[in-house]
Amino acid sequence: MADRDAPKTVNWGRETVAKIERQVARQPRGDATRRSILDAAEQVFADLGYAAARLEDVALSVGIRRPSIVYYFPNKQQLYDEVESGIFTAMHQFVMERMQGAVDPLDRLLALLDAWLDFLVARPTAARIIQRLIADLGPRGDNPVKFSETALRDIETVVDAGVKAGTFHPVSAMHILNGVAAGALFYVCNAGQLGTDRSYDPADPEGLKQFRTLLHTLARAAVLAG
Amino acid sequence: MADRDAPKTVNWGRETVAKIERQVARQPRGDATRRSILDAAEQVFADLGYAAARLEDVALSVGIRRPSIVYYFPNKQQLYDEVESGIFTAMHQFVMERMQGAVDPLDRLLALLDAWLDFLVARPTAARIIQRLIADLGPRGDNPVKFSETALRDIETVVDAGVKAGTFHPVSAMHILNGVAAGALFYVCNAGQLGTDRSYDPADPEGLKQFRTLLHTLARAAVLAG
DNA sequence: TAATATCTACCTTCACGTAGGTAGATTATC
DNA sequence: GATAATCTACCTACGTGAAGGTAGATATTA
Repeated sequence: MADRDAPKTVNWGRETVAKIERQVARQPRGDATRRSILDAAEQVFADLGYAAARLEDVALSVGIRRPSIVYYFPNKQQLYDEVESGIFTAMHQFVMERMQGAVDPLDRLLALLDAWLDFLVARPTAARIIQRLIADLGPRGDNPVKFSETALRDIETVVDAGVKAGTFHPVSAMHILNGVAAGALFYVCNAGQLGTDRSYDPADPEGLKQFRTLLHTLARAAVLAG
Repeated sequence: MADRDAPKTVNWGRETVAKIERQVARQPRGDATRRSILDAAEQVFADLGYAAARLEDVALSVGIRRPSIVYYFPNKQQLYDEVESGIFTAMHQFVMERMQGAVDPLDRLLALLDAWLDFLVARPTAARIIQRLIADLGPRGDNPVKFSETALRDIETVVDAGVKAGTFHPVSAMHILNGVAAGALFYVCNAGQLGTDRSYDPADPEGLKQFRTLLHTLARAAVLAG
């Protein structure tokens, strides 16, 4: 037992060091593969969820063998964590860019909602991963960053400012998140859920425009009325 | 090979017949166990999702051994299917009861939303299972009934009637589902998602009342305005 | 020729499904 | 109303396959 654990620990140590070094100075070819793995993984995790997702599928989709994934990501959990945090940061950054320039609280809120909607429509895999995330009880693995927390912070800065300025009726950011922002997620996730006759393409300009208008109406009603 | 398959088939045949008979006239003790298994399974499936859920956990929670579950449910999938369809029918029935008496389209819509909210608050495991369901692409297993389809039908009867009567602005039931009804689900699922400081109890009367008011406001805005 | 990148082959674990057994309750038979 | 036959509601033990992880060999590129 002990003589089998010992070399393992040493190997792990070496491997970890090697990987950390690689993260600092990586070669272009490997970098592209790494990105491909992340993209493929996002698709698979979105389709099946963490537990049902198989690394085999990810590898197949990239066009490599499964153990090659381990070369870039020590294990399934860390691959998932990186997919997830990649989504968070991309979404947050996208929101920040979209809110640039808007100063009026309502304009800022609508810009925020538009940004979410557009982001999720353009990246439906992200929508489904977030959807699953919200069904979970706590954070997955050792990744302490939760989506709703990040999202709530973004919305809070906007809503609280509006309330403080007197433009908005006193309303909690949490309620806006649950009542209004949730709609953007559902709009994307539900697209294929209805029977084939009722299915719709969330990216279809006409439908998207309609739903955006509704979201705006809801947002206005939420912050301007009681 | 053949001499081993033959008795197996016969045994399966007998067992299947016995199970069908049992469904007609089941013993009280077994009935209680069956219910316990369904309840425990709903909890586990809600917490972990289908793939990560282990029958071992379900059995442990009931206080029996895993193979005893197979005595009542032929396999994991069918156990899940029964949990899921149980939720659908209970929710649908609850909605129908709550809408009894209401005749005005808006009253009926608000009663529907209230019913959803109350049902999900009282049964958060159902909320999380539905939440996961919506993240999936198609239906799970061979169960062709999808939640969103059932839910949409309920909402369609109400919304379409209101539109036809001229009480409602022309609006698609799907948009009401995505924009407004989604809020009830999020309200329940998001309760434990925010940091410990921001977590809330969805069943807390004060918070629930506030959120219900918001939902009503949103519903009104959606169907009365554009 | 050294590092980077990818492979083949193997090990281990884990969870489902299946076979077969048994104590106690229930029903049939004398 | 005793006893034999059967059924119910569990159990233990095992087989099996799938998936993740690991070791070490091999190809590629600078």
